[in-house]
Order: sequence, then structure tokens, then C-alpha cells
Amino acid sequence: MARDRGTVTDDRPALVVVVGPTASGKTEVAHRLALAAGGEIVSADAFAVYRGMDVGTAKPSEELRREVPYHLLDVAEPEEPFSAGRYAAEARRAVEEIVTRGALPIVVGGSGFYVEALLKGLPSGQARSDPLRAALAAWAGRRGHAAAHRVLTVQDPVAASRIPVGNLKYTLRALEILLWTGARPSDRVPSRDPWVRRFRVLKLGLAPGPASLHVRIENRARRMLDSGWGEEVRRLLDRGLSADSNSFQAIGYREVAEWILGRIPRGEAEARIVAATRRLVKRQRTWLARETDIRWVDPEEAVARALALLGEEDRETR
RNA sequence: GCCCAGGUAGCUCAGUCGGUAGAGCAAGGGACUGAAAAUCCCUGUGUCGGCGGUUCAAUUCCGUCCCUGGGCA
Repeated sequence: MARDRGTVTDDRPALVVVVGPTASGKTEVAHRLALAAGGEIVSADAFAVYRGMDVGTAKPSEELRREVPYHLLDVAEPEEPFSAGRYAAEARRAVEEIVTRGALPIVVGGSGFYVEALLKGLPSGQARSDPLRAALAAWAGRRGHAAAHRVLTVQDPVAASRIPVGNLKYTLRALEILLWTGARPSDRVPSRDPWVRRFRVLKLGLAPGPASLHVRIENRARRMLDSGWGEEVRRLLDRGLSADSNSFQAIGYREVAEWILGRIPRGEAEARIVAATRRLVKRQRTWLARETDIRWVDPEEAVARALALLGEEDRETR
């Protein structure tokens, strides 16, 4: 890190973070880097945390997981709600343990919010209540999103002014913070969390060109449908997983369910999945565009560049 | 060949009692403080199938041709 140059020593352990849009090849890069550098991987994927959701989340195969330890995969049941807070806590523990073992921690994933929660932390304190959240949702269902927003405007005009009336989810979240903590959401300060400062962070971004990325997205959707995604969804439905579950909001699961239930042809499901993935990639790019500390590298050269950069930092800070 | 119904934004369609048109989806841009592969915000000029005619003015009325779907032969 630039600000560390000039210090006499920097014996902090390295922490590699690989980010990039879906289908950019992050998983492969991270895995090869782990093999080359003696690393372990910490997934930063909001849906790969769920057990039994493998094909649709493009989870690394059993073979890969035998070659390199993976963390933060399969840590929750699909029926469970999950959260960025829980992710950050467990991922930090995983990173610390990897370092204790003397290995290189490599965080990789496309959930920008989760990566941020891990590195920068979230506002302190327990600020989530599922029962309250359910009650607020039921209330808003009767009264409407405009009424919910009006209540927020009275209680916290600053927060309300930042949230469009149509964004019920954000409005309810703000009311939840208000009712649960008693503090105004707009008064919550971003945590000045020192956790990440104990590492030399190397943040790599992978960004294939739009044309090749689109081809990769199409191939990926077809490959996933060919590799048992239908059976996977069938198993989830058979075990009674509700389509309203958080986990079932992952791209493709509803579409695949409609396909295997005979409501739409497979080609239709595939086309919708491709379109949804492209929209996701757009949102991911927008998110990543504001990060200033990413070193963008060619996916082909990512591993070599990462190894070089890790070595360079060692030399500079020796 | 005849009879119906259509041909309007990339797709599905609405609409103009004649004054050159608008929704949803797609696409593009953006936001993002514990649901994030989620949620939300912004962005709509297209020979209104072709050619003629009527009219100050036609995508809108009339004629004709072409195309699509359905029916009858």
C-alpha cells in the first residue's frame, strides 16, 4: 500500500482480494493463485453460502475443494436468512485462522457489499431483528410504500430524503434501525474499523471486455443447465424450500423452477437467466467503479501479476 | 382463390373521433451502511408494412399491393 512506503518494516501478513463481475473468471484465478502461493480461499458470494445450491451458484467443484481449502461456502441452510453482518464476522475469523496457519488468505467473490462489510466493517451493534422486520413488512403491505416513507420522513427526514419513495426495502430497513436501536439511521456513522489495517491488502480486479463477457455469460448459463441445475432445484422444492426464501432470490432459481414445473420451455428459462446475469454484471461494474484501490489486471495474466505484486511488496518493505 | 384478424420502439402491445405517438419487458446509465445474484432511481424519433388517393394536414379515412396468423375452398 502506498501509504506504507517509507516505513522501515512492514511485516503484516498479505491479504489478496479478487473482485470482478460474474463470469469474469475470478474463481479460476483465485484457485490457481492459491496453488501457486500456498493460499486458502474465502468466498465472498452471498448465495454460495447456502448448502445444496451448487450448480446455480457456480460453486467450485469437489475436486477443486480438495486441492485448496475453501471457506464461507455451505455455511447456511437455504431456509435461513443470511446477512452481511454474519458474513463479515465469519469471513474475518476465517481470514485470521488462515494467517495463523501461515497461509495466504485470498478473498474472492462478486458480492461487493459483502467484500466491503468484510474489509471496512459495518456500523457497530446488533441492528437487525427478523421479527420486527416481518412485522414492518406486514404493516407496509397493508398501508403501502408511500405511507411507510411518510413515517420515515417524520422520524428521520435526512434518511428519508436519501431513499426514493419506491424503495420499500430501504425504507423498511431504515425504520427497523430506528425502532430496534432507537437511533436515527442517518446518524449511524460508517465504522472506522481498524481490522483490515493489520494486513497488506492487494486488491485485484478482473474485467474482461463486454463482448467476451457476454459470450461467457451465455456459455455459463447453458453449462449450468446442462450440469444438473434442474435436479438441484427439484431437490430444493422437494425439501419444501419456499420460493419466498432469501436463498431462492438468486438468479435463475425461479426460472429453473418454472422450467422443470413445465410452465416455460428450457430455452425461455435460459434466455431469462442470461438477461438477468447481464443486468447483475452491470450492477457489479457500477459498484466496483467507485472503488479506487483496485488494481485492474488482464484475467489471463492475473496470477502472474498477483505473484509479482506480492513479491514486489516484500522487496519494498523488507 | 375467397373470407376474417393483424402489420406501430429490439420484443409484446396500447393509441391517435385526421394535427407525425406511448406502456411493460429488453437495452444503456446510476444509487447502494446487516435481504445485496437483493432493492430502487434516471433515460423512449420509431420511413406507425409499401405505393397511390382525399385533405391545409394521414400513422389515423379510401384504394391497391406485400407480409403474418386463422377459417373456407
